[in-house]
Amino acid sequence: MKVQKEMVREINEAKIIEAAEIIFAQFGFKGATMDKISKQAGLPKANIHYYFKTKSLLYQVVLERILQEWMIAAQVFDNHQEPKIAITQYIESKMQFSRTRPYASKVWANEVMHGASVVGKFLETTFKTWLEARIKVVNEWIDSEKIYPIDANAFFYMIWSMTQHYADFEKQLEILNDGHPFTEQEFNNQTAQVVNLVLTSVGLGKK
Amino acid sequence: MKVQKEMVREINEAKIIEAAEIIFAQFGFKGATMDKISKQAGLPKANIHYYFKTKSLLYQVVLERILQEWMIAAQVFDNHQEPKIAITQYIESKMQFSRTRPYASKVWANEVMHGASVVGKFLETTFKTWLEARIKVVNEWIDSEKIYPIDANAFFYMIWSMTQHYADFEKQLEILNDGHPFTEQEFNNQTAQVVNLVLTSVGLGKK
DNA sequence: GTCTATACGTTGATAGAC
DNA sequence: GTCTATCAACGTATAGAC
Repeated sequence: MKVQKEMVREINEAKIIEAAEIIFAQFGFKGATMDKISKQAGLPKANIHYYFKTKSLLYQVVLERILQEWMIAAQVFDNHQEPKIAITQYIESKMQFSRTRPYASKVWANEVMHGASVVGKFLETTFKTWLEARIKVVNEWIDSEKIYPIDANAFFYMIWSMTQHYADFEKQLEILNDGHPFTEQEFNNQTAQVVNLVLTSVGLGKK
Repeated sequence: MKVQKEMVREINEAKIIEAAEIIFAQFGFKGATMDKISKQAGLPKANIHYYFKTKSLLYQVVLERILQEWMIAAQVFDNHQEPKIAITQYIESKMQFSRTRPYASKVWANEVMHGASVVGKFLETTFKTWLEARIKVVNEWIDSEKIYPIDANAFFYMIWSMTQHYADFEKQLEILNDGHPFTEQEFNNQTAQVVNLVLTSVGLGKK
């Protein structure tokens, strides 16, 4: 019996976290209400409070899940030594994240825009450490003249901004795309454009 | 006497709009309270309601001001026929906007991320028209082989995302920049990096 | 035009029956 | 573990004195 109860808990917590991510993404932290989240999750409001004591705590848990996924996507950068492959796969992985997890990206953007008071610590520690190591790699590519000399920090900022733009500004892109969201093909084309722009800019373009 | 009253109105409205922009940027629409705005403006809360009947109306006015400024910044693109100069100046102008008006950029990002329910109409009309005309210009550059063939839409999306990133993700960049905001010099360097990345990617790089 | 006091709605959180 | 009823806090908006 105990096992079954634990399973109920796991299932419900997962349901709630997923629902919360959607609502936080659409309305921001303040704009999201426990009532909206409960309806999105298909559970009574009181149950949300039963599983997550407070709204702030639920928000933190949602962010933690996003951080984990980000770190996993980040690992792709280390899969290959060859700059062209590493950069291509990293961009494609980030674009895929924007495509499949737009809500996660928006929650993140919201959190950072409003001061990063919850994820600030993570940025200062784990994230900064990750970035510094990758910057070393990029600088080695520059030293061995595999790519053009660039500011490695700016290089990453630009990849992040371009790829996340497709999630965070989804609605704007949809409107400019004659009112309909990108098809799979259109999105793949946009991905190719980002890859091409970045590769060309560091001297790894096609011809 | 009537003139003086009108001046009082103008001055106070300006004060309130400016304050509201800051608060909306920092807390989002829901998170912003009339109380916070009034304190930021240095006026009693009731006066905010006297000048702007509702919070929604104030929000709309704040967004309208931002739209106006955007269109002005957009004009820079038409100042020169030569692609290298036009692109460079457009990027620099957008970066300057991010630098001097980060709150405006954040309010915009927030609005679009949460569904663009207020600025949607503007995007569908004025903005889309502006973009289509500029895309024609870029495609002419491609046809006359002045720049590499690229997807003109994606080209603009990338410029917007990279430049706005410096406003919207200010806090993240600050943390990664050893905890302090970009100095004037550092920001100018980032601007140069963006310009260089874009120019190089379309075949207008230095050498 | 300014400001205090307040009405009214919404929302986060809990109590307590099942 | 589920759910209804309810409370307390907060926030928008207004009334009405100055």
